[in-house]
Amino acid sequence: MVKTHTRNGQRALGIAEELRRDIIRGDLKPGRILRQEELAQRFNTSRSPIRDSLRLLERQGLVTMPTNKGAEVTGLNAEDFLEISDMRALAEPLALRHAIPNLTNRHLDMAAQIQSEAETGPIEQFSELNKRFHACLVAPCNRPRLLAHLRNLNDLNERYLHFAATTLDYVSRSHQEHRSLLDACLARDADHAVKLLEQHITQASQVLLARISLPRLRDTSNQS
Amino acid sequence: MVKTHTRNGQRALGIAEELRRDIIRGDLKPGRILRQEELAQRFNTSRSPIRDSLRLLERQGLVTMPTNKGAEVTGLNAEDFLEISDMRALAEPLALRHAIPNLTNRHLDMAAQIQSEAETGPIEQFSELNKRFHACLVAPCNRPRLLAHLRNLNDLNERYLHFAATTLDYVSRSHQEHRSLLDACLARDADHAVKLLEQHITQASQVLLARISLPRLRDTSNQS
DNA sequence: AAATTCTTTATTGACGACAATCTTTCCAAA
DNA sequence: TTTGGAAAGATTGTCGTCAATAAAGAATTT
Repeated sequence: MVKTHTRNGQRALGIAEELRRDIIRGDLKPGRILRQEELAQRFNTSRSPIRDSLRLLERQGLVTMPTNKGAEVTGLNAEDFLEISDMRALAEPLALRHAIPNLTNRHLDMAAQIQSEAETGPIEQFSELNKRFHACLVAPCNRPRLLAHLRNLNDLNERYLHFAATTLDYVSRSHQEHRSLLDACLARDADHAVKLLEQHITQASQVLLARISLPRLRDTSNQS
Repeated sequence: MVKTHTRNGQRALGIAEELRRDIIRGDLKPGRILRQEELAQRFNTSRSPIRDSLRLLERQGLVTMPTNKGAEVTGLNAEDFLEISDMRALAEPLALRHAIPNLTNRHLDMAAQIQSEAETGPIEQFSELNKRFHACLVAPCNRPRLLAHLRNLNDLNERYLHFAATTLDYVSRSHQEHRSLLDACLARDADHAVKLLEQHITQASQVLLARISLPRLRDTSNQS
């Protein structure tokens, strides 16, 4: 829609960012086929940067790119959500454990502010603010590969949250758990914080799993 | 060197595979700058498939691609190895736990055969056979994202092993632990197998860490 | 002589065009 | 009517070229 950066050099990054948001928000539904030419038109560019940005999305698992067949937006299903949750439940506590010694007040203030926004703001923003809250706490863990892995997982998780949790009372429960987690971090109680975080993730997956199982999650229309 | 597939269609995959091997084996040393034109010449192709294959390698963390500055082979260092080992120590037991119920005798026979090859074959093949052994055990876990994640980690781990463990008595210890792990899998003792695997990974990281710390791991020559 | 600026060179990012591949449509035969 | 195959259309993969950017070297000034 809006050209994010007119500046040359690495246009693909901006394009991928916008497409990612569209997929996470559900504007681009699962099963939707993305034509390179169509996207090139939308972003006022040629197919080269489009190809690059699609590769980035493929790397995140948001689209698949079969040879000669166009990019398809990945489907949503319960097994996938469970898999992502299991991986988060392992990786995020590990990151938090290494982050806590480096957590400054600035980090915690920012996390608290994000959490306040999430509690008072409109529910449409919940999934994104939830992601930023989690990202903020693990940011200073000093493990670049682990952080990149978590960014991936939390992007995918945000997509499921946006789909499944926008009207759910799960939200208030999440707020409480975030507050408890913040308290433990403020006290620099690593063991407790890690434990809370792990429970927070696994319980969320159990609660949301049922909601994700039933509805039709595939879009067969492919309307442009 | 040798054109892997002359057949058209997705040349980038074959190219990336060969470059990956070169990096893991150490033929392309850390810090080496890969010029697109140079690679295009080597593989008798244009720069387009080269760009695609470099993106694949970037996705695996084997090269970095700063804008307008060429692709650089990622460096080796102790912190990175520790990070990878920590992630493996979490993810691989999880995969094994889900794989064990689906482990057929065919899987276990193959794992045993790979292990035999590793014990009798030349030490140059140790790191690769080690990777294949681990991959074989977790293969039927039915978690595509987790498996892709582990493929990444085990490729990176293979690179460090190839660098650090080819002359080490660590190898014989690894063989013993692999045998114990195989026994536990044969008995379908999930708890025990998972525990053995986790110890196997964490202990390996501790043993190898010292060896990786000291030597100069960067190549400043950049000779073509 | 050292440092700074300017010029030259080399390399990547992007573009438009062509060939290979896949999908769809249409027609004929059973 | 259904099935099979061939032709037409659409889409991607790849290529050669041009502009933008970074690196290297030369010239100038202090």
